[in-house]
Amino acid sequence: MTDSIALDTVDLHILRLLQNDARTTYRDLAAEVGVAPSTCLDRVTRMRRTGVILGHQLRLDPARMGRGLEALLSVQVRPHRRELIGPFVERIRTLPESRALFHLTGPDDYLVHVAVADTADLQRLVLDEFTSRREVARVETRLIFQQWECGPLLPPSATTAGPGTCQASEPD
Amino acid sequence: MTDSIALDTVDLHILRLLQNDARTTYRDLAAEVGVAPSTCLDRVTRMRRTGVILGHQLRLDPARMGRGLEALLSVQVRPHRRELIGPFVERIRTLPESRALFHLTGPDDYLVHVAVADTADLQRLVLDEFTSRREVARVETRLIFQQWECGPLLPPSATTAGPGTCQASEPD
DNA sequence: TTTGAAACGCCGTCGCC
DNA sequence: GGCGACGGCGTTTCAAA
Repeated sequence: MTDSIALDTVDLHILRLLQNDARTTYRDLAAEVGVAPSTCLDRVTRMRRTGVILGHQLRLDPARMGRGLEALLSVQVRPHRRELIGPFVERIRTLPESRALFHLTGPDDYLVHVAVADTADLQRLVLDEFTSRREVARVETRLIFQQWECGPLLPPSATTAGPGTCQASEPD
Repeated sequence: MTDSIALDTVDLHILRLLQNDARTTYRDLAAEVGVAPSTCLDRVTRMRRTGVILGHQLRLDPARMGRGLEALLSVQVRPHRRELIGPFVERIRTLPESRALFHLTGPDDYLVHVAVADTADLQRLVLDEFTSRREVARVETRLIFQQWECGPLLPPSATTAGPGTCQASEPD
């Protein structure tokens, strides 16, 4: 189900360009990659159908929206049983403050990335939505000073051998 | 510089729709929101210029690209001085395995979200790129069982009072 | 499977309200 | 500031190779 898909040089080149700017036109993609625009459309459509491309997302600035403070909350849920964590996950997911939620190995079961207005807002969130819940045994709050998005996501160089070569041929 | 921008009902409605699918056409946005397409274009252009909208990003499935294992690495850097953390951050940012990097409060200075092929690949990454660095005092590795993207990012309800109302009027 | 070209539909400026 | 229309362009289809 989650098998890795064979991606050739053209696919990877397109992915790298689209990760720089997802609004790049097929016409510009084609000029850059060296194929016809219709071919680019074909490749992108295929990668959407095979699940490599999940979707196009808008990147917003939380600070410009009145959420100038971000934090990571490590949450220990006890007892860690399905009938408790189901509602917990669903509740946390739908909070307007939540940006991402991870279920992790280790002593802290969940990590929640939240964006709030200020420290008072953060305190309210932690008290009202986390520590007040019976199944939440412990919450550890860490503020985010700074964060970086990292380079384009590409397959490992030597992996995914198969019908297509899976490494980039031309650096930027 | 990072003042929150006044966003009215139309802006927020557009943002919610674009966060579902960033490729929604202005024509479809207009039909949904109840204004003219040119008005939608106007609003989006303004939000791009004011920095609310940072850009359009492609969402990919790491598993389909041969990176079926994700992990969070908590890294303690000692001594925590600018001349050491600058190159460290730059190196980690440009690793093909890195997806995101956070500078945090608390005993662990950095959190790195990585995507790798398997546990052997993860071990290689930790040994070669983290514990082998002189300034890295400690690395704690936690695997990601599951992760969730959360709802659309919107301003806090009561905050950002001003010329425009900043709360959503119509639920989906 | 890629391509070139043609038809369609969207974008984005503009003048007007 | 929002609206409607028009010109230009990007997208998408399709038949051929």
